[in-house]
Amino acid sequence: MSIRARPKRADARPRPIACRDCDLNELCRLAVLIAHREGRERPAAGSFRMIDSGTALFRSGDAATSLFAVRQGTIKTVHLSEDGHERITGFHVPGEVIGLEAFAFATYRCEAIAVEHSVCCELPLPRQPERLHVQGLLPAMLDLLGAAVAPKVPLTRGSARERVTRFLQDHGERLRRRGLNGQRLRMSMSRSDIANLLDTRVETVSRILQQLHRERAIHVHGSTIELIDLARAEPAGL
Amino acid sequence: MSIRARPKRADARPRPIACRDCDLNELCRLAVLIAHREGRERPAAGSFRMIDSGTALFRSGDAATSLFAVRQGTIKTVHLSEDGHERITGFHVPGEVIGLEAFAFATYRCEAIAVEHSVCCELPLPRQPERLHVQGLLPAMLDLLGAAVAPKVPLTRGSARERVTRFLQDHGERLRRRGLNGQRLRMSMSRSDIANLLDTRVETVSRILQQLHRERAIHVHGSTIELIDLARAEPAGL
DNA sequence: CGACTGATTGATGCCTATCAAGAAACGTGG
DNA sequence: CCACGTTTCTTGATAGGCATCAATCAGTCG
Repeated sequence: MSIRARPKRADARPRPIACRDCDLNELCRLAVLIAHREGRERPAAGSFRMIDSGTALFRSGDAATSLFAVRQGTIKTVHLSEDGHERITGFHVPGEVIGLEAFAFATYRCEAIAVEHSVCCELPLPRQPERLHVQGLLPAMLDLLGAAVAPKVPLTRGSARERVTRFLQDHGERLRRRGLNGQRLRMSMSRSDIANLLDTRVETVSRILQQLHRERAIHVHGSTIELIDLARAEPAGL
Repeated sequence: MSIRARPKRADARPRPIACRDCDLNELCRLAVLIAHREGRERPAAGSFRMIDSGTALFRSGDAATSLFAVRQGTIKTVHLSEDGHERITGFHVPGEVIGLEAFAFATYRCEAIAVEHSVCCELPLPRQPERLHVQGLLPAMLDLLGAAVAPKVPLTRGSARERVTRFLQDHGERLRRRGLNGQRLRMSMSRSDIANLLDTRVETVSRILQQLHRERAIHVHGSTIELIDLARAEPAGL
């Protein structure tokens, strides 16, 4: 059987999102204005970083001086445990912010690695937190941080099937929130990366995707997954 | 066999910790000073809340206007999913702060329920975030939030045995950090609460605790668990 | 003391990890 | 453009871990 008439990988190209849909938008906008007004040496924001697939935006232990917003592509954050194991803690799509731990620590606490060719916006943080207030960035900053600490159910709960469906739903939802296509997902990360995130195995992820495909809940097309009707996959998960 | 010569539950009494060991200390201290200086109507901090076992400090949907620091006892945070399931996201010991989502949302996003008779300190947040700066609370606030967003491996990864051992280690570690006894743990929460947190079943938690007990890695004494040598339980977990 | 709740222990079956192999996609070089 | 090696994904067979059902035991409270 060949349900996988896989199209060429190159057909799918990540697109940048509009600044209006970015979590950093408010902060970024203000920071640019201020930098301009004060005639600063380096722009406080707006500097882009291109990251090739597989390379790091920052690594655990790097000096944490900036926040980053994904503008294009996909960034995975990886936690390195003491025993050397790499645990993926999330995939970040355009509009999402990473590196928030910079507020409390001098160094980043995880690796940020591009899953495909990506572009990020860098927002350098002032060394003195007081400057945040001077610059009027405070409310936006607290929104960003407060939203990040809101308790949410980890993707590593429930059966493997529940994890996969929740992951697909969550991923689509987050893309949709940024004005991107949340139905037809370009899965730029590998199956083993997904398995790592969900704390399961490649084989299991593959099997469940095919299973959902057969049930017409999704449509797997190689690295592209179309969400048809995930709701019908739910009942079995209960 | 009876390895459980369970002592009376009442023997173990939760003790309050010193303010010096509390995560809210810096904020709280400043807030009290300021309230006093300005001769405020209600104290901006220092008000205690007694919570009986099983009752809520706040509920999902309540107006989120304050942070809370656990001063005595144990508070569990529970996330209510759409399908009505209750997922415990953490147990909070004296010195830890809950309700941080108040920074970004008008209402709390989880339930905070006392697992035993507990006491919390309430720190009302100013309605205007700008006041945080005026009051000099900003650096402490950013520390608190930044530390909370640092990526960490969830307790729901790995085998059931790994989860239980990591939970015990983590719990002991957090108590120790507050100057409390991190070796002899009073487990005030039920086994089923632990199972819920670790996304497993009561029977499994019980079996693994007994297993670790037989291996002399811990010493289970009813609701009291003594950590002997968890390191010897690790190798099997790899 | 007796009902009730929480914890422990046992027996059984399902889910998923593991091992193994085949199929498809990708990159490279001819 | 095709051959070839490498990587990624898929599919199958098997074993083991954990959920489930069920029963016993201990502790609590009326």
